[in-house]
Amino acid sequence: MGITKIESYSNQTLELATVFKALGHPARIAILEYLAKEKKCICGDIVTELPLSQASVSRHLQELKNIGLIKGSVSGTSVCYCLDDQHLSLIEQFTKHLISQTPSNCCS
Amino acid sequence: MGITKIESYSNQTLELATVFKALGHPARIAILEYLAKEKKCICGDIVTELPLSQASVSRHLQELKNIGLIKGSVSGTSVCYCLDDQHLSLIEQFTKHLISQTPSNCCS
DNA sequence: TTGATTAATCGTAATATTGCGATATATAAG
DNA sequence: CTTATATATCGCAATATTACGATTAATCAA
Repeated sequence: MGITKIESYSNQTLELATVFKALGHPARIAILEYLAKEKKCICGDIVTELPLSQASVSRHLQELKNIGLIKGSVSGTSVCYCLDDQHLSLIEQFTKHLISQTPSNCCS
Repeated sequence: MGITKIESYSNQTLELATVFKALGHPARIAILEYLAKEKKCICGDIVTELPLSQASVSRHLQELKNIGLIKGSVSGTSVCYCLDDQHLSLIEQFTKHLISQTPSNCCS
């Protein structure tokens, strides 16, 4: 890459971009969809569910966790993951805002 | 990268990931925020607004346009861009769904 | 036609992401 | 202690993204 001038953007812009970026991979979307489907917290079943190695799944899980899209708690030898909506309302509000500001008869 | 097994994911998952990915960069978020702020369609002012070269801005604009987050129309020597909410409701629904499925007392 | 303006594209270099096997860590069972 | 199970991390290789200067293409004005 060149140099991303992070300091030039507002914190809100950076936070949004970070969360969106974390959502920008099909494996991570699939993980979130799976966690949404299984009401109870599921752990290593995700590895079985996805077409990826255990190592790769673990990396995706860590990424989602670091950003605050999922939570994980250890119980015995396994780890229980579930959704964490910490940043989701931010995204919902952002998209809502964009939709409300979209002109209907412009650049058509 | 290794090999992303695109064919293993559903079309919906892939579409979501693609749109999120396009939103996963502060420059592109800033572009969308700017277009939301300026009701009228603005063109190369975006270059002035962002801490990036004209070439880089153009690339970001193309990316947003390809995915359907903005529209652009040529008028004279300049190009007029504006928001296109084609995929935004998909994102809003997805995040809404995740929020509704997030357990409140899990992995805490 | 010539020159100015605007935006897209090319080519290249720097950096980030992704995936996997191998390994490390941690808990539980025997 | 030893073994089995579950998960995280390391190290590497392959690939993707990003940025920029330079160039191209297109339109407008004179």
